[in-house]
Amino acid sequence: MYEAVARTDSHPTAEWVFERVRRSMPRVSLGTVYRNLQLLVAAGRLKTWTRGRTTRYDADVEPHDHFVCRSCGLLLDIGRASGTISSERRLRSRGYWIETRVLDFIGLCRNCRSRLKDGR
Amino acid sequence: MYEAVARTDSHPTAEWVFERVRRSMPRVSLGTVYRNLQLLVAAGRLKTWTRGRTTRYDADVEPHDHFVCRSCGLLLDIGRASGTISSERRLRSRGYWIETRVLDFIGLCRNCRSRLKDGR
DNA sequence: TTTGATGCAAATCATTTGCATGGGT
DNA sequence: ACCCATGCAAATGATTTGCATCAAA
Repeated sequence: MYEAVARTDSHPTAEWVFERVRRSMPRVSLGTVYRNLQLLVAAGRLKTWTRGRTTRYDADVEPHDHFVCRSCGLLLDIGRASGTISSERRLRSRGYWIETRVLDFIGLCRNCRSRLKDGR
Repeated sequence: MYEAVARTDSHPTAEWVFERVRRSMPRVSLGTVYRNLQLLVAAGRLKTWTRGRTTRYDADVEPHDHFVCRSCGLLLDIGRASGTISSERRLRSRGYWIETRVLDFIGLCRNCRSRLKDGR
């Protein structure tokens, strides 16, 4: 189950994992998939990424940011280059305790960009 | 309805707006609240912010980031100071077209931080 | 025999939708 | 008369849960 997520870079949804796992275990139920994904997250082996209604699972548990293509849904991991962002420093100095950040760039990937040459 | 969202800095949920609006219009339905919030978003007068199951509405439609307190749920607007983040430049140079970003800092606000002096 | 993991189906929860209605123009 | 915004209640979609059961220790 963990393998199913780790073996792809597509950041699959629970549904996708379900279909995938079903191939080798035709009797699994969706409930079990959800339960086990949850366990893996709690165990720190997976992370979730959420935008709007969709939750996707990521086997890369190191802190990192993402790029999302709003057309095809591509979700790309981006390493954390510069540790801090200026507004982060400002918040800390104002007494806020920052534990994580979520940074998503949203736009069009190369393919979709050229595919949709016109507006849109 | 727009007023209900604009008059507070709490970034209310649809449910909250419903309760609030109900005071002056006791017969409004939740459906109408959702419908009108949607219209306001489409008209560019409101923006939505989502994390997990909760969607909250924001009357500040200028691009800005957020700080979220994971304990009390405080959602704080943060102005966009430095326009670009280094990873953004890198993405652009690799051919990605970036239209927006979502940046949330997650942690504890001042109150919760001192209130939960111990671990947690 | 005890225990935990599972399938299954019903329950949640937030949000959306279809439809009949009632006011306003 | 005509339309559109509304109330209401049922539908949705993703996720969660309760419960009886099965398999392994």
